[in-house]
Parts: sequence; structure tokens; C-alpha cells
Amino acid sequence: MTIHEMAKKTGVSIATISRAINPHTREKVAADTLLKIDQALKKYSYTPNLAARNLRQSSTQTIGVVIPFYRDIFYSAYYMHFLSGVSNTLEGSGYQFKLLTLGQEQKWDHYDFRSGEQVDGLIVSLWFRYFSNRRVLEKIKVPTVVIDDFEEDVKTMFIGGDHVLGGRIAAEHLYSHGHRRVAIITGPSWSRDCQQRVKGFQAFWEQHGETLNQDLVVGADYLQDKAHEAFDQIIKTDPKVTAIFCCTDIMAAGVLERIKELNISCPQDISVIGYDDDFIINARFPYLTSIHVPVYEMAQKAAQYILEHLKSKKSKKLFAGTEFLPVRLIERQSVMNLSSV
Amino acid sequence: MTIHEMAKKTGVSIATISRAINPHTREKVAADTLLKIDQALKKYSYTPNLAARNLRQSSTQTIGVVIPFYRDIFYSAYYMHFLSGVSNTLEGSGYQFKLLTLGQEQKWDHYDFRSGEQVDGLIVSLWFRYFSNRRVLEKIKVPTVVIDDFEEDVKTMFIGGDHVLGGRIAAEHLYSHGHRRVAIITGPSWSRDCQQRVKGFQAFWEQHGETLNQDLVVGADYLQDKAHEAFDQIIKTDPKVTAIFCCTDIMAAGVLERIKELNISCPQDISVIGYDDDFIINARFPYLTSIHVPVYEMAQKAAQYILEHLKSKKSKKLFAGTEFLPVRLIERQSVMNLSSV
DNA sequence: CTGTTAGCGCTTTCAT
DNA sequence: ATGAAAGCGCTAACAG
Repeated sequence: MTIHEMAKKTGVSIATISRAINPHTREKVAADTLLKIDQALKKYSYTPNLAARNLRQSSTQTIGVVIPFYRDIFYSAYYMHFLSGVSNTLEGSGYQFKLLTLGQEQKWDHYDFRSGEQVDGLIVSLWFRYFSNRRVLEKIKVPTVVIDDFEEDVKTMFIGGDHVLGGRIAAEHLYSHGHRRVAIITGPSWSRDCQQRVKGFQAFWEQHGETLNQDLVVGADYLQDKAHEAFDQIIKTDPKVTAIFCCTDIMAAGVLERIKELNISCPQDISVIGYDDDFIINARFPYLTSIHVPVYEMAQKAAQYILEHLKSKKSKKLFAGTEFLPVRLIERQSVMNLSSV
Repeated sequence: MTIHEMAKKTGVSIATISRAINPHTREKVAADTLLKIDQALKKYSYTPNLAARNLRQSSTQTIGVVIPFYRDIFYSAYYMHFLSGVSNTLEGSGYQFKLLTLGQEQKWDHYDFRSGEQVDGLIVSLWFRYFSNRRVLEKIKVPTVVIDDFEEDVKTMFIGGDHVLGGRIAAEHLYSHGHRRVAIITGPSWSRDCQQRVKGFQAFWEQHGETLNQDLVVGADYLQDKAHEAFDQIIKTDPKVTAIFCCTDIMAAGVLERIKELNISCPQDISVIGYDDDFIINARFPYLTSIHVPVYEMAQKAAQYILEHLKSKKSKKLFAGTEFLPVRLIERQSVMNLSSV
């Protein structure tokens, strides 16, 4: 069923059919003609050929979602929340989303991010620096919003969590619970996210007249196993540490495991606070106090921005800006209140 | 950059450019011309307009993946494995995949599953009967493979787990560990999956001269909470039950919770065997013996079938058939060996 | 080996 | 309010 066939069936021209099937031109066709056409459309269950439409309009009505596609990452619920957010805001907008999975960086080159090509807009998750190649981002020619981590000098919209705030919140929670000798387990050095968390934490700490022993800020590369060692090192450096701020739930999980191995207990002997509010980790250690990052909302916002930009075709140039959404503390039972003792 | 512009730049015709950019026609172009063209392509970073190509070839080079998109479901790792499987087999095939999320059934009507329209093929997950609307499936005009659950009379390819086998394996495991008084917690009555599991279990049981008290086969609607009640009912019916086969890990989790509440222990006091080998549940109850369903492989196979069918354009008609992949026991520590006592 | 040409199905001026 | 016609960028059949 093409538009031509429909024209023949109804005895009008293809132009009229076209007007009838496009919401914004429907009013230009007479009511009775419309009726006739609609009936025929239903009768022959006609649907327009999108490729033709896309070609003609140089747009695809789909926005691409780029995420790294490795087992470990993907199985965290993080991207599920992310996809839900995108999906739900796109629903009913007339836009679809297409998942562009990103195995190796080289795959980027296969995509050509021009308008009307494959996608009209893009939401890119740059959780891992590995993938955040400026050269690639600069090639993109459609409105893009970057999630999670960004390149300072690339002009795109960025939406992320306010991790300075997160670090601050963690610090405050520990501080208000009477902890003074604390340690931090952070991620790899390139991780801007972790830097921010640590920064926020330290800022609070110093503002309250405490000094943080820099030897107690140890990295564990986002790795659960490495957190074991990090914990050992911390304990060796200062056996009297009462709390550990882990920049990632996965590393917190490592600490919790190690703690169990060593037959000491959390929070009685030592407090732990995580970051990410990771569903999976939370299933294993349902008592882990953590900082929740609003991925779902981030995704929603990202999709909304792109939608708005696409609909108001005023400016051709890509928008830019950064937005940091507040994170919040999820208090569970892994932090001991020392003050009340 | 269009093909015309490239033709002008290189001084050849658009036909030659077209030949050069399509792998299967490259050999028809002279080596030196090819060189010249390739340089120009790179220089101007030309990429063909997919909409035009799709229109011309009536194909989209993308296959659609339809999954229900509700928070609870989506956050189980099940669909992550599923997507990984699809993604990985599609990688390098020239096909992309597009995630079609399915909120309300009505959304189906928005999609028009004709070849060259939006997708060239379809992988549909019908985990929930709710979504499996025959009318809709029959509308689909591209090669389709259905995953998880199927309509008996709709002619499509189906790939699922062999759940009769799964039930059998569970039964055998319990039996060989000396259990004779057992109960089953099953899903909602419409669930074909659960029916099969129960069927397999019962078949084994009867083959070994045992009779299964039908009052001990209770439903819990796939719900964790309802499994609490189901457990209570079982215990009330027969306090001497030694093992429970749960048709779903999520229901097993409910049982495990209830057991803990009642201050009895698994497997010492009662054995539990789950089904699905659910990552999330396994994080919480790492000792739960369960039946693993090879989702990843199912997805791979589904993608492969579609790919094959698409590449050999011999038959236009959709293929059909059913394939049940073997499931396997993942033995952990929730089943007590009564024989060795 | 290369070029010319038709046309995929649609939207959109421009006439009427 | 409707129709005629151009053309989006590409591939494939045909001719040379």
C-alpha cells in the first residue's frame, strides 16, 4: 500500500492523501474528503513508508542512545533506569529511540551522526572516560546531550549528578554521626566523578576543622576485588579508622566482603557509606547506606531537552550547557552513630 | 555530502561511487578509480544517506527487539542478557537493532511491521501472556522469532527454554537427595512456562512411583509476597514437607524470606530449589540452587535465525518452528542431601 | 569497467 | 480545497 494506491482507491490526488495523514496539514482538507480518506486508510491499513518520509524530510524521528555495552556494566541496573527514563519521556512524542551500543571505540566511526541520517538527536553516556573521545564528539552533527561524564571543552549539553554535593552529603552524614577518623576509597584517577566526590567530602571535612590524612585516600579502580586490598591498606595505615567513604557501591561491596572475611562487623566495628545506590549491591547488602544518583531523572531531562530543541527548529546550532542534578542520601544501616554512644 | 557531490569531486559518475561504497560491487570498479574514490570519501568524510538507501532497497538493516518495559521486569538482569545476546550476534553483520518498548498493548498498533518499513525482522519477547495478542502477531509481515512464550497457533519461529526438562531436573535433584515429601509453588495459571515446569516435575515424580499431593501445588502469581502465604499454606497442609520447588527465583526469594521470619533455616530444616537463576535474587541469596535458563543463547539463536533468513532471500514466507533449549541445574546450597544423613 | 537513467514513496511549493 | 510536478539520495538495470 503506497500513497499512490491510496489515491487511486479514494479518487483524490496523492497530495491530498499526504495532507490527510499528516496532523499539521489535516485541516487543509475538506471534512468529507477526510472522512473518505480515513475510511480507506483503515480499510487497507495503510501506513506511510518511513524511509520515504525520512528521505524527504531529512529526519528520522528517532533519537539515539549510546551506552557502553559490556556485561559487567550493563548488568547493573543503572542503564535500565536510564533507558526507562528515555523511553518514558519519548513515549507519545512521535520519536523513537535507538540503542546504539558501543563495544570498542572504533565502532564510533561507523556511525554518522548527521541529521536525517540515522538519528536526529543523541544521548550519550560517558560513564567511562575510555569512550569519551573528543574527536568523536566533535564529529556529531545532531543535538546531543551527554550523561555521566563530560569533556570540558566540547560544546554539548551535559547532565549529571552533583557529585561534589554527594561527597559533601556523605561527609556530613559521617560527621554528624560522630566519625572523625575516616578514609576514602576512590576510583581510578581519571574519573572526574570520583574526583568530585572526594572534593566535596574533603571540602566539608576541612570546613569543620578536621584534616583528612591523605594516605587514607586510596584508589581501587572501581574494582570490587581491589577494594579488598584498599581496605587492608587503610587498616594498616590507621587501625582506628571508624568509617570509610566508598566512591562506588561496588567498591563498598568489596569492603563489606573483606570485613566479613576478617570477621569484623559493620557498622559495629566500622562504618561504610557507598555511592550510587546500586540495586544489585543493595540486594546483597541491603543495609548499605549510600548516595542515590537520579539516573532516571537525568535521562528524562536529557530526552526532554532534545525533544524541545528538535521541536523548536529556531536555532540550528547545537545547544550547550551543564546541569548537575542533586543526589541524595539513602540512609540504611551501615553507618554507626558514634555520638549517641 | 551526497553521492552526486562525491561524483563531481572525483570526476566519475554516481553509479561508480555507488559501486565503490557497496562491498558487493566494489570489485566491479577499477583499482585506480577505487583508490581515487576512497581518498575522496575519506577527505570529505562522506557517508551514504541511509534513508535514501532504505527507500531504494526497501530494507532498513535493522531488526527490532520488542520487550515489555515495566520497571520491575526490566530491572531483572534477564533482559540485559537478552539484549547482550542480540547485540553481540548482530555485531558486524551490518544489522543494527532497535529496541521497541512495549508499554501498553495499544502501542503495538503504532508499529507497522512491514519489511523495509521500520524493521526487517523482529524478535519479540512474550514473557507475559498479557502482551501476546494473536491479532497483533498476525499483522507482522517480517520474519519474526518469539522468545519466552508463544501462541500455539501463530506461525512464527519460537525459541524458549525446555521447561519440561527444567521441572524434571528439579525433581530429579530433589529425588536423588532423598526428598519424597515435596511441594511446588507455581506462577499464575495462564503461565505456560510454569505449567511446563510443573508438568516435568510431576512426570518425573510419578515415574518414580511417588505421588504428589495436589494440595501442595500452590500458586503465588510470580509474586514475592504471595510466596510468603503460599509457604504458610504448604506448611499448614503438610508440616513434614522437606523441599519446595519454586517455579521462579523471585518466589523462591519470598519463601526464603518467610523461612527466615519463622526462624527456621534452609536447607537444614527445609530445602528450596528455584528457577531462572536470577542474578538479582542470587545476589541476595547466593546459596539458592536454581535452574538456569539460557537467555543469552536464546537471544543469540534468535538473532542468528533472523540474520540467516534475511540473507538467503530465497523464501519470502516467514519461517516457523519451535526450539527448546536445554536448561541446567545450578547447584548451590539450598538443597539438603537427606540420603547421606 | 563506466555512465545514463528510472524510480523507490513521500512532502511540498506553486498553480488552479 | 485540491492537483501537478519536482526532487530528497540512492541502487540497479541497461547500454556502451
